[in-house]
Amino acid sequence: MAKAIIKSSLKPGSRSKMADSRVLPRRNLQTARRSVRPPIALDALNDHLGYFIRRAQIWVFGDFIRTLKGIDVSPAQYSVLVVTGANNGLSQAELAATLGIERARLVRLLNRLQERGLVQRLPSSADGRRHALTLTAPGRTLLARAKALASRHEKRLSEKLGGERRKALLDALRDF
Amino acid sequence: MAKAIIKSSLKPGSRSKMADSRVLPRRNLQTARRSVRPPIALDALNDHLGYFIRRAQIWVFGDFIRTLKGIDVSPAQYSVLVVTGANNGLSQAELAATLGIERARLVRLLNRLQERGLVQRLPSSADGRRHALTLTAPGRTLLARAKALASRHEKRLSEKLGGERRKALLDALRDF
DNA sequence: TGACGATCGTTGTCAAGGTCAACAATATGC
DNA sequence: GCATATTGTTGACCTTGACAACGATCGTCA
Repeated sequence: MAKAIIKSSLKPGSRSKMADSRVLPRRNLQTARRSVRPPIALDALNDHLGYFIRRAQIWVFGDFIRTLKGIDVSPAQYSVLVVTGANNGLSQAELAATLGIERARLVRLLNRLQERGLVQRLPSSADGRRHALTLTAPGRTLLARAKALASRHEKRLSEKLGGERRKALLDALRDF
Repeated sequence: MAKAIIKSSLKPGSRSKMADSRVLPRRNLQTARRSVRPPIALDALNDHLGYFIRRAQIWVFGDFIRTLKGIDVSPAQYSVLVVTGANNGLSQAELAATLGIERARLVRLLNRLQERGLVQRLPSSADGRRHALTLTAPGRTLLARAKALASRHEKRLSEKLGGERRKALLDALRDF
C-alpha cells in the first residue's frame, strides 16, 4: 500500500480525488490498462550526454560482469590485472593514478588479489616506501583467460552497436 | 610504509632485492626521478569500450555535480525532477522503469525530494496502490534553475569535445 | 462472490565504491 | 640534519545497487 506520506503538506481525503483528476487526465481516459501504456517523455534528458553515458555504462558493465563471473573477476580487478601485467614493477600510487582510482581503494583491491595468489607486492630496492607490483604465474594464467573472455564480451558489443559505431565511440571517449 | 604484506607466500629479506632487480630494470636505470616518469601502458584496456565509458562517466558526472551543487541537486535527483515534471501523475514503478533504477531506490530519492517540498505523492484515484507524482510550485521553480545550470554544463561538454563529436556520441549511446 | 496471483510502495539488509582524514615509514631538498 | 613530501595503510562515512520480504490493493477467474 502507499501508506507512508512522510511529513508533508499533502492533505489526503476530500482534496485527493480532485487533485488527481486534474493531474492525471490521460490515465483517467485510458482505463489504466497495462497494454496501452502511454509513452513517457524523457524531456530534457534527451539532450544530456551524461544520462546516456550512465545507461551505456550499466549495460556494458553488466555484460562484462556476466561474462567474467565464471572466473570471479570484476571490471576493477580486470583493469588492475591488465595494467600490472603490462607494466612490471609498478608502484601502487602509479597504478592508482593511471586507473583513476583512490590509493585507498587500490589497497583493498590488491589485498583481495594477493589473497588469491594472483599478484605480489615485492619491496622496491630503489625506494623503501614503494611496492613493486607483479603478477604471479597463476596471475598471468588467469589474466590470459580473462582477456579471452573480455574480448568475447567486446565482440558482443561490436555486434550490438556495429563495428564502425563502436570504433567511433572508442575514439570519441578517449579524450576524457 | 609498506608494512602490511598480508598472509602471502612472499618472503622478504635476502630474496627481495634479487627479485626486485629482475623485475624492475627500467626504474633501476632511470634513477627513479619523478620528472622522467616512463609512460604506463594500458595494454588491453585500449580496446575496451567499458573502460573509456567509465572514465567519461566520471568526468561528466563530476562536472555535472560541480555545476549543480549550488542548488543541491544530484544527477539522480535531476533525472527524477525532469521526468516527473514532463509526465504529470506518473507512478513510482513507471518512473523507476523509465530511469532504469530500482523501485526501492526511487522511494528514498522521493523521500528526500518530498521532504524538501519539491515533489508530491498524490493518491491515485484509479488505483489505490499507486501514487500520482507531481512537482510542487517550488519544485517547478527549482527544476527550471536546474535545467539552466545543466545546459551550461552541457555547453561546457560541447566545447571540450566539439559539437559534432558530442552529437555523434549522443546518437551512438542512445541504443543502450 | 470469493479466492488466488500479480503489482505497488515500502522497509531492511548486504556488498561494492567513492571520499576523506589520519598515521608511520621513508625519501627528498635545502 | 631538518622540514616537507610521498607511499602504503587503516578507519570512518556516505552513496548506489541488489535482493528479499511485507501489507495493501488490483485483476482475474472459477
